[in-house]
Amino acid sequence: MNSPVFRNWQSVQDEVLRRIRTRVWKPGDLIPNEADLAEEFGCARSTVNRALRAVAEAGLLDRKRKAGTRVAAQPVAKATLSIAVIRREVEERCRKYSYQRITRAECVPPLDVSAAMRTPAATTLLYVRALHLADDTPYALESRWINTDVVPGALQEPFQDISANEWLLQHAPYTDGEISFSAVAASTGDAQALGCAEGSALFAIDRLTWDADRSVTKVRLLFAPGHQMRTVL
Amino acid sequence: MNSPVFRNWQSVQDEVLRRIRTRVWKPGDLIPNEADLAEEFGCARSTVNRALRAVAEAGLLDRKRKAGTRVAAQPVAKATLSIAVIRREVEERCRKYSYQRITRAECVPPLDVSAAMRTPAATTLLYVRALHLADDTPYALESRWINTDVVPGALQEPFQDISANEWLLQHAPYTDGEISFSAVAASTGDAQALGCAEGSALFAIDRLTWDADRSVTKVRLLFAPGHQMRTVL
DNA sequence: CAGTGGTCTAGACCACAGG
DNA sequence: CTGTGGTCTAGACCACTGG
Repeated sequence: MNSPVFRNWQSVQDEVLRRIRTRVWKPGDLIPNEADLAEEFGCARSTVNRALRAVAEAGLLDRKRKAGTRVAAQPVAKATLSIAVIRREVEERCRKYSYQRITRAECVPPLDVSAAMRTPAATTLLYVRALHLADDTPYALESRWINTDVVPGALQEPFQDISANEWLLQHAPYTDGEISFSAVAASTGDAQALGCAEGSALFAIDRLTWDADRSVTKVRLLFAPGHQMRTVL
Repeated sequence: MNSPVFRNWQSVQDEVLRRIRTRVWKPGDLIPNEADLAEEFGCARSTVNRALRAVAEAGLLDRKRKAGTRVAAQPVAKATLSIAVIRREVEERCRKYSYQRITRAECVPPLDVSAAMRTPAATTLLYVRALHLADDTPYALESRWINTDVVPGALQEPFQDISANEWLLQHAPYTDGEISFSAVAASTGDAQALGCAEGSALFAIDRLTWDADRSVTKVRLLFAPGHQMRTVL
């Protein structure tokens, strides 16, 4: 064959991907170790390491010390969804963003909420319900519980003009979070707020964030019918 | 303060994350450059680089040559969803996996499908519809179009015992792919296959994969009501 | 035990983009 | 033009783990 020059980790990565795709290295195969590849490619081992690490992170290689590097038999596709502030999400689609607060109340949450947030059952939390609009049509309905022990500043904030979505990003740091995606049928109230039929299939994002071991906020975002989240593989 | 030792990139990363969380470095702030941080932390610049690169990939830092590194004002959360073969997904939840083919046909697809796959309108594709079960209850309904020009081997495969989901991973390499998540109402046929009420809110994954500029397959997975995809932030 | 990947270092050059 | 991050190198040591 020819002897192309691999001078940077991206070109090494491309070559590795090519060999996987074209089955030069078949699923399950053990591939040469880093030192041998470095010699073959005419570059330093750390360059090969960088390339292989990137491919492994993409799920196409399985690496183990001593055992070596294998082509993943059943690659696990990693779809990375970018979850921006809703305002930005709307504006990036070149639509006009607006916001309407629906409800703000300090009250004791349902048991499932206090359980998920690990707050004592009788603890009062701040509840905010609001609508995000794109070009003046409903885009997403936000229903949020805020732990005011952790974010006391939220008690002074009416959330009339700025969404809790944005306010919390600026004022409430968190260390961990869980997020889940699902499909739910619109309740009567959801349907009314979003201007859709009751029972419509809605895309839902549930997020629960923690600051160390204390819950910060729990939110459900319900998107108007037809909403999609897209990404490339 | 004290002068802790930062000997590896993970500990540097932890320190960086701590400074962001505790607002030592506030959103929008310019942080010191790599060389200065390396000196402060008592490690090599490449170690700092590795740490900052990781934090930037997580969306908490914005880096630009010459402009320096800034704390992201509105961090874009990156949720990475792992999409495994359905068999594995079921088995990892410790449930028994089984599979039933519903339909297999060679036919001309609807216009939206041929348009999305960029095949000539009259081209015949292979259609496979099948049900994935967990503990003998419907788990996901797979409806798939396969471009047999690109994957001729699929014509010899009945997909009676092995799902197209798995077969294609072994036999059809791809270079690119798009994936989208949405919520849809169950059609009559969907509801019958999944054993749920018509109009139920179903979580849907649509995937379209390409080998260079030729489409390989287009698939819609409809999950039984209540399905969630979860991940950590 | 020994081979593999994981990482660190010091130094170097370069590409990019702000001023 | 110049400061910044991006990357490469050669060499080294180490942690893990398979045999």
